[in-house]
Amino acid sequence: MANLIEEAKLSIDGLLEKAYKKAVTGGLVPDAGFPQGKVEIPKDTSNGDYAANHAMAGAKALKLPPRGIAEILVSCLDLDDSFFESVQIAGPGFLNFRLSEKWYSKVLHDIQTEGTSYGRSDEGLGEKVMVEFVSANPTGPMTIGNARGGVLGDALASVLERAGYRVWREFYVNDAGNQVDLFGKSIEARYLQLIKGEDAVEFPENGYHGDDIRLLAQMIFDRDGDKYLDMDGDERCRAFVEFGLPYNIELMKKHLERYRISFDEWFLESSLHSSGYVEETVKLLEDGGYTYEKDDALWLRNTEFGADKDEVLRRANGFYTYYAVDIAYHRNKFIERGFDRVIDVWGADHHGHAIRFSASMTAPVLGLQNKKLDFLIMQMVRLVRGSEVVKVSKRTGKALTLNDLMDEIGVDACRFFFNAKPDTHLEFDLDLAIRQDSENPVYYVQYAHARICSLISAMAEEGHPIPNGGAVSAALLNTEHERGLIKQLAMFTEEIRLAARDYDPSRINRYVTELAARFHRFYTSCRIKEAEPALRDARLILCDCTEKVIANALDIIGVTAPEKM
RNA sequence: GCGCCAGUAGCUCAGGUGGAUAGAGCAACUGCCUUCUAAGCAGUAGGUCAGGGGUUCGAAUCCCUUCUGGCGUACCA
Repeated sequence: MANLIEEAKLSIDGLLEKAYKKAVTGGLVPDAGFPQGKVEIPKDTSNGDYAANHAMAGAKALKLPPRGIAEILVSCLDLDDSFFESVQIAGPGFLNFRLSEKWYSKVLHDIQTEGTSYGRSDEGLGEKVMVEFVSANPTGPMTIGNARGGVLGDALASVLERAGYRVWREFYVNDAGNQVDLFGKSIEARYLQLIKGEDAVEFPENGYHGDDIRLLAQMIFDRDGDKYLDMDGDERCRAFVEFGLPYNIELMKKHLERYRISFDEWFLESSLHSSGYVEETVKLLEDGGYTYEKDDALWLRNTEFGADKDEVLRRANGFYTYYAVDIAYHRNKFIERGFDRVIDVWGADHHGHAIRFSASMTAPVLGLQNKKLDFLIMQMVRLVRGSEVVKVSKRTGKALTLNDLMDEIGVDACRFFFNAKPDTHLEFDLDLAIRQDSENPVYYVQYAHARICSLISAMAEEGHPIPNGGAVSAALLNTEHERGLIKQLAMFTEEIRLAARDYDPSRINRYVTELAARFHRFYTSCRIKEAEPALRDARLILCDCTEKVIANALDIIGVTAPEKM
């Protein structure tokens, strides 16, 4: 449960405050209050591992030049038994601290003793949070957009879990509404075309053109022949939906399982209708006086909550809109199921809705005053082939499916690649993807892991297993590469904390890539086999720690850590 | 028009909520395997941080503005 990066940072503040008090007592500086400085990790650590700017921050209040303050503080500083071995003044007055052996040893010790739970923290205080993601329409196969949302939501959930939240993964199934009707009509058209011929039956204007629809029609025909031919249109569509929807949902489950995502719940939209929950929620808004009727439809006064326009809750034909259902669904998440926080992972094509929708959710009658509704809006995936942009649309049926993608580049590469920073557009080059072998950074990381595993087993065969028990000491691990590697290992807990705080699990990708890089550097410059026994053992422990953290980090983002490559 | 996201090396992207000389990977060029996995390491080259103002000791980062791209602004979800 240790975050040594933060601990060391905090301890600098404490050390400096002590030094300041000593300086005041000694009459070296006026007592103008301990300056509020910041401690940070500099980009270039050749001058120190941590830099504090207290001397600069206090210049005004103390009426002394920054460097002068720095010199006084340093003269009063006591580093005995601290995490630091030295401090230096640099530039305009930075105080540069260098980490001590005590700190490095503690990092290795923590990893060894905490094992797979290393990296966890209680930051989240057990808050109950739902991450709703993918939630693709069950009217067709999942696309590369879902590939992005899938890994983002899943990795975000993992990161939150490790940061001390109680996490629930949910898939919202849109098994009701207009799109489902259209789905039924599309199957119907294909079915009738099978019997009467392509040209004899008109295809619905906004219907689903994908081959998967033809396949469903064919399956129905193979099973039941032309028994639906003379059936009433509505009844026929209902029968086709009853066949097609469960089929598609099962397929999505299968493909997502392959993508290594498992949901705690697949929540059916239809359940909100059948239980009367939508009706009840809309009634609540009506009774609260937030609605009005216009053109036979029921409208929500959304501008009253700061939104830029009002929304239709119930259409003129009596059906509830997705908007009303969404309000009911989220009320259900918070009120009926008691989540403290809900994070919806949505594509950028829904961001307008996200803004208006969060406005609606502030309606007092919903009772969500102490609840947190957050959105992780991910930008679109742009599909290109070489320099040509490939237009994707589910409706025209030309989308590249998630499953095809997994066939082509593999699950590991897929998950790693799509775990990119959410708020930037992701350009996905098909030509590149197909030949994404050694060029993909995922192999770079996996290779580091495999390298360690084979090294450790080779050493064990020679009678040098990883030493266990006894105090772990980093005293002998004093080269630049060894210390750089240990520092990166120490960063893990902090990285998870930041990824959880910022809803940006792609930090883990960058973290683990850097960790692998530091291991490769260490591996190249530090021999293990020929080292003196004490040094060899220390390095073996370092390898073991690295292996554990790489595997742990890859597990967060759902990538395998192979022992051989 | 209004709103959201973005614009950093030839390409794909980092840049910890204002810090020291703006960084990786790929592509290009040069080295390193009779020694623990070369899917690796070391090095060279590559920049008006889209443009222009402003805030201050200090700006890729914060504010204003212009330009460019994506998305949104349905009685679809």
